[in-house]
Amino acid sequence: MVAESKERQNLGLLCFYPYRALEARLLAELAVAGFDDITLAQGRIAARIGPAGTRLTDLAEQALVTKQTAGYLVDQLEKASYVRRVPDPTDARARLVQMAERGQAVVAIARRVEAEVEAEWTAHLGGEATAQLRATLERLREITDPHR
Amino acid sequence: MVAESKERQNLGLLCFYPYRALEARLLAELAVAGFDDITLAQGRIAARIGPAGTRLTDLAEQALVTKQTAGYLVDQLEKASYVRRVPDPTDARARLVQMAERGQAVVAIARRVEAEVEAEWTAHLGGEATAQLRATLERLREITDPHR
DNA sequence: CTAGTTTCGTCAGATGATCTGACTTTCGTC
DNA sequence: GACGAAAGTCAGATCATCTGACGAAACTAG
Repeated sequence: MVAESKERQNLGLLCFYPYRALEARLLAELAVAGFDDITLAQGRIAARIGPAGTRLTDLAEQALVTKQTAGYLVDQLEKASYVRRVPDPTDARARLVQMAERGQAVVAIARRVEAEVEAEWTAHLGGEATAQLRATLERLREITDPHR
Repeated sequence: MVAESKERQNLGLLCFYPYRALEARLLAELAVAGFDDITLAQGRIAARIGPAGTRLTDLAEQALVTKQTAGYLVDQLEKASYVRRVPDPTDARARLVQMAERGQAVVAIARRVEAEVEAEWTAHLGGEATAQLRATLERLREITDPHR
C-alpha cells in the first residue's frame, strides 16, 4: 500500500471504502443505542427480511451464504428476540423469518443512520455528484449483482 | 429485500456490489491459474504488502484486523511460499513481510484481472461516467477511509 | 394415486477467521 | 540506566462458514 496509496487505485477497492465506513458506523451506533450483541453477519441476514417475512432459503441465497449458515445466524437472532420464525401457511415444509418488535427497533435506527451517513456524503460531494454516483452505481449493479 | 429491490437502495450497499463482484472474480481467476489455496482474508492482507516489505503491525492496521489475525494469515501465506519474513534492518523487534516469487506471480495475475474487470465496467458505463465514478469515489474516500 | 424427484430446513463435523488477554524482547526517552 | 511504548507471539475462546447427509413435505408424471 505504500506504493498503492498514491497511485491509481482499482475501482473495486475504491467502492469498498464507503461500504466499510457505513457498516462500521451502523454497528457503532447500534451499540450506542444498546444493541451491542449484533454482529455484522447477523445484520446482513436481518437486512434481507421482507415485511411479511422471508424464507430461510431466500435469505441464504440473497446474502450469498449457505442455508446452514443462514440458519445458524437466524438461530442467534431468534435467541436474542430480534426475529421470530412462523410456519409458512402456503408450504408446510417452510417457515417464515419475521422481524420481532425488538428487530423493528433496530431497523428504525439503521434507517436513520443510513440517512445520516448519506447526508454527510452528499455534503462532502455535492448534490449533483452524489446523484450521479447513485445513478452510475445502479447501472453498475446490473452487471455486478447476481441477484438482479 | 422483497421491498428493497425496487426501492432506493442505500449508497453504501450500492458500493458493495461491485466490490464483491471484483473480489469473487479475482479469487476465481486465481483458482483457474492454479492458485486455489488462497483465501479472501489472505488476499486482503497480501494486497497491502509494499514493494520493500511491510511490518505485520502495519498490515494489521491497514486491513483493519488485529495483529494476531494478521500474524495468523501471514503464517499461512508463508507456509504456502507466497511471502517471506525478513528481519527489519532498522528495528530488531520488527520483521518485514515481503512478497516471494510465488506471491509476485499472483500479484501479476491480480493486476491483469483488475484491469479486465475495469475494462468491462467501462464498456458498460461509458468512459465519461467511469471517469466521474472514479473521481467521486476518490473524493468520498477522503472521509470514509481512516487511512488516508 | 403412487413413485420418483425436488425443495425446505436441520443435524453433524470440520475449518477458517477473528477477538481479548497475557507475555517477551527491543526501542526510545528522560 | 529505568520505565513506558511498540513489535510480535502464545493461548484460548468464539463466530462464521463450508460440505455432506438426512427427514419431511411438495410437486410431477405416469
